[in-house]
Amino acid sequence: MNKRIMHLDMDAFFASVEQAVHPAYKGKPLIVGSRPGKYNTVVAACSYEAKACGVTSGMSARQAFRLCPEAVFVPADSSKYIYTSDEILEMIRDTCLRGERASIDEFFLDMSEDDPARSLEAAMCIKQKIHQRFHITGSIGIAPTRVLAKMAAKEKKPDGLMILEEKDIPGFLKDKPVEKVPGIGPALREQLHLLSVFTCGELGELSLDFLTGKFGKAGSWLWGIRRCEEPYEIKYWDDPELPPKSISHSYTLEKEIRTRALVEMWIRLLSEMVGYRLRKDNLEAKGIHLYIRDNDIVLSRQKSFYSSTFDAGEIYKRASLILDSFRLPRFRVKALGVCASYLSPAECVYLFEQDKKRYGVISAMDKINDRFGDWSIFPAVLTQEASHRPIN
DNA sequence: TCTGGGGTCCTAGGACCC
DNA sequence: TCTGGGGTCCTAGGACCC
Repeated sequence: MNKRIMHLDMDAFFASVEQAVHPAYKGKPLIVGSRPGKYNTVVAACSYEAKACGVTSGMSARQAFRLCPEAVFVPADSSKYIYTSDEILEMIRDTCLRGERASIDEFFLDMSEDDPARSLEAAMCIKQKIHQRFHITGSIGIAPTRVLAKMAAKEKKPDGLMILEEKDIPGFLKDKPVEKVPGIGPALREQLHLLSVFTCGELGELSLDFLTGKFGKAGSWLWGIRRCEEPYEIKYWDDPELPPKSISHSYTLEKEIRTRALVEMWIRLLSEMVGYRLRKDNLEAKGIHLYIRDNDIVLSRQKSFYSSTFDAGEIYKRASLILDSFRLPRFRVKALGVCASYLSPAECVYLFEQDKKRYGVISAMDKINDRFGDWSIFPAVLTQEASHRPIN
């Protein structure tokens, strides 16, 4: 039996929340930037008034202002969006037993147990409740798979509702460009175009053997789109959330830095941020990944170590070892990032007495930062960076 | 004038062991 | 001393998502 999956996709989420909180922005083109400052940033979200000028998310803010000079700019304020997302989750989780939050502004609900009429009623009820509570809108798609439900929700944005019955699917997909399928990005699109496959209708004509021969695992996924085959079960709301697989922080600098000392200080700062997040989540990491970019090249290397750690000083030491292994002839760094991977629950095993003392200091610093705000206290080595540290 | 930040998953190739 | 095959782990890097 086919499933019935509902996808709730909030419309221009960050921008809509800002417009709801600041009514003065309503009806105006609004750009939410990924970080403060109009430049050297990209559009995290924009209102439908800005979209009308051609602004899209992911675009550089500079380009957005060329297209829409009158737009209002606000930096993203993630706490507001997380709060709203959490509240929406609470509102919808009674609708059915199985459901998942797919991202901050997207939810999947498995409505297979309900008949179509009840699913429609539930969808309308969810839209209405969200609008009443937050004065923002979401679009809903209902279809036999997640990918089709997502496409259905996109189809009628904003404030839309679309139900795709199995009989409607060939017609819905027939002329749809392949890149409209979530999961088909620029690389897959290009490869499909080389095979003269431009629409989902054309894609649906290809055999499973042909597609797996060309694309491997991705081939069987492509084949399953039109056939409503998706080897995935929506989890129960109450299933425990999976721990993250990696925690990273990266930063693009306003100006290139050209000395090893400065590069190291930035790595130290990013290591502090990663360590703090690890400790907050009660995790420790065995793998450290460092990446560095100048205007021409990206260097990226990952290494796994014998022991796990959540100590920023240790993360920094390990990242520095990787930096050494790059054997850079010169330092010209425009962006850099530190990532912790191979995560496991923190065990806090102290081999030496000085480790115990050190972890006591770290824990005290975390408590101060928790209470008085992030970065109320930080290692002295970072004083130079603290004045222009990245703000999330 | 390009291109921020935080993630996940997949694949390919090399090293190593049996 | 040379050779084959299979399995697993690690690392680099690509692709994609919001």
